[in-house]
Amino acid sequence: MKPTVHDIAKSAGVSLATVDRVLNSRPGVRGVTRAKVEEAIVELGYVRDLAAANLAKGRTYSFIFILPENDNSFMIGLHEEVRGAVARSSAERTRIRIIDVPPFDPEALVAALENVLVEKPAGVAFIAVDAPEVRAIAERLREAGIPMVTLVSDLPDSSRDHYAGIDNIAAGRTAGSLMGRFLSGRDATVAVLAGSMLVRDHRERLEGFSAVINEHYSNIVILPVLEGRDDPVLAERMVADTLRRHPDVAGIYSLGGGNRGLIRAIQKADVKRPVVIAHELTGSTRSALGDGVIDAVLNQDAGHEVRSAIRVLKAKADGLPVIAAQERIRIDIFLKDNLP
Amino acid sequence: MKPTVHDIAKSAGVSLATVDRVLNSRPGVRGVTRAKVEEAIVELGYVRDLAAANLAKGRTYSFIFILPENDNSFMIGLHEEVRGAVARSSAERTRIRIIDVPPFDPEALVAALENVLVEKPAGVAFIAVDAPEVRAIAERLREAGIPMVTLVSDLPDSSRDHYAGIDNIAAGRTAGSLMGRFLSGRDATVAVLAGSMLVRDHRERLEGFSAVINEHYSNIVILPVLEGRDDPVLAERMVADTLRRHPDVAGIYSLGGGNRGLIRAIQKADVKRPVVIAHELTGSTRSALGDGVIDAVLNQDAGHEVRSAIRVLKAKADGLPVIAAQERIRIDIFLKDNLP
DNA sequence: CAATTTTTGAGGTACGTAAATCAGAATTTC
DNA sequence: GAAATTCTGATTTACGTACCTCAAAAATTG
Repeated sequence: MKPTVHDIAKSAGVSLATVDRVLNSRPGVRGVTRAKVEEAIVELGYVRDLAAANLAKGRTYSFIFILPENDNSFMIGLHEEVRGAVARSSAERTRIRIIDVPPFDPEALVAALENVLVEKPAGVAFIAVDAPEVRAIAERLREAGIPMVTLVSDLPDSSRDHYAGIDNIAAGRTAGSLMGRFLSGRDATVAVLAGSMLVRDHRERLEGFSAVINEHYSNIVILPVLEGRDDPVLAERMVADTLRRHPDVAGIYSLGGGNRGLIRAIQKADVKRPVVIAHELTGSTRSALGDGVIDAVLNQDAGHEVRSAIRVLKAKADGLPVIAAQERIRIDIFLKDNLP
Repeated sequence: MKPTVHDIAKSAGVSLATVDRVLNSRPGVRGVTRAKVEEAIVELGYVRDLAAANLAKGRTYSFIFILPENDNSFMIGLHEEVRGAVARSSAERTRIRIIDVPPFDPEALVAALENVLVEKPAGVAFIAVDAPEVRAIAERLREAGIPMVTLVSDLPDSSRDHYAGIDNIAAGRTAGSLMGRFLSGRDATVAVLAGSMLVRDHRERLEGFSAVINEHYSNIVILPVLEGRDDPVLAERMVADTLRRHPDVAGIYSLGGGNRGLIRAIQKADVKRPVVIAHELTGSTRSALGDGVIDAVLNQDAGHEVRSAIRVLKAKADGLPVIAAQERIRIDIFLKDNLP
């Protein structure tokens, strides 16, 4: 039978009240007595029954998710997943509030986080914008003891407790590796379509991609990066333009958004189909995979990221350890033949 | 505020006892009254507080995991993961017992399941052996109302509630697709190393692999399957033999165990390195990936499978729905450049 | 309509913990 | 050594549900 507070009280020869004081680090216990109780806790291997504790406290974890009001498929999907979690949250003693902010806007994010500082929720998750002022407010949140998880885009070397997202350097390396293999040793020119080099995840993907190409596939030349601002129209124009000027382009790595434009540009262009590797499995990339326009899609599962963020926030709020292996977000690789 | 049983009683104009009778389908409630209560439940959107209910019941979920006493790395890892879950289980109101059985032995599995039928745990997970007698006992377990999850290897068209494992046909297709791309259109001969064609997952992987090769890569010839019985020594001999007799082998798909033998055979052979795709990320496949002996590893995460199985068993035991997207076990694709 | 059966209400205890009060004991301070 | 202060114990209530008992009310039966 699992030991309870009563067993500890008996074993330590103290009253229930004292055990409670020790357990919840309330004042009014002498050092010796505290030691006695702590010894009994270790001795009996007591672990607090969280369910009972939460019941007694009438506790509900209240979390805040700060999400950019982005209109690309991935962010829409992410929103959806968070809303799904909100719907399930009442059953899990959790209340999740969503705050929408303009995308790529450090000030807006900081303002939202200031707000969090006032509300003092049990935890906060946000998609980091890599800026010093964001780091600063993160530090203040940490001082206030509010658990923090970055989602999708990280804020390294900051006070965040956890990052729920993929390793973008590894993703870029994987893309590079696949590109190299798919092009199978031929001399080739490869174009890279990004959203913006101001965004950390895009920078990191490019970094990983370039590293692998330079290390292992010196026969491949990477053209200057096209910054399509995740905009399908702009992306289409840029890709079409590139294909016109470099009809020998044998591969395209699309590491950001705007894939609809990319796909259209390739379909319209009068060239041999290049090897195309893109990110995020959406309706358009999925059908492009099926049609053979895209050869591989690297994906991060927004649902996993959201659920992982919530699990981690809960654990942090309870001071519990996190199962690292469970929370590592994977880079899914989809080919035509393993679409789910 | 979340509605409680008290709110329902008040709203339906009945006593707490009656609400309790309805909720726990105890006898002694007239149809009209029951309807009134049920209406109030829907109206207020009442959901039973599982934590409080379990506390009141003093309930602990007791699950049984039936695992084969296999000595390959994957099964050893799986065992480890289950033991990890056992260690954490006390904190989660869960008690997990492991029953070891000889591998690939339908009778032993049936005997273990008979035992389960007697013990009546809250759920059981097992690695299916695809045999009629296993289906029969599964049916009896279902009749006894014991939730059942198959792990790693499925028992399709049976009474199991859920399968916690990868889609092996899709895995085979993925391997076929990668093989085709990596061989990049050349005429080529490919060897396949399996454990045993008697095991369902191996059959399915081969099926998927062959299908993609035949559909899309008609320039590739697949040699007759080598059945290495997941034994490194036997596998090494068979692969070495094949490489001697077919020096033109350009690719090898290893869809089962015995990869240590495969790796040794390739390293010793005096041929051009073939494209090698293998399953399960273990110490040896990992270093072979690093050394360039293996080109891609398809992996299923045993930890995910075990945790998913437990989550599903818990949900089934509570009659709760399962988040399908969360429980889909992914096929991880590892290349040299995205090793975790 | 009386006797019987079924349904319902009222109330309590329990699960394991949190949090509070109040009285009494031990310790410290002057 | 008395007063003030700090600890500690005993006890209670609460969280939301389960499960039990006993009595009262209602419905059904003859």
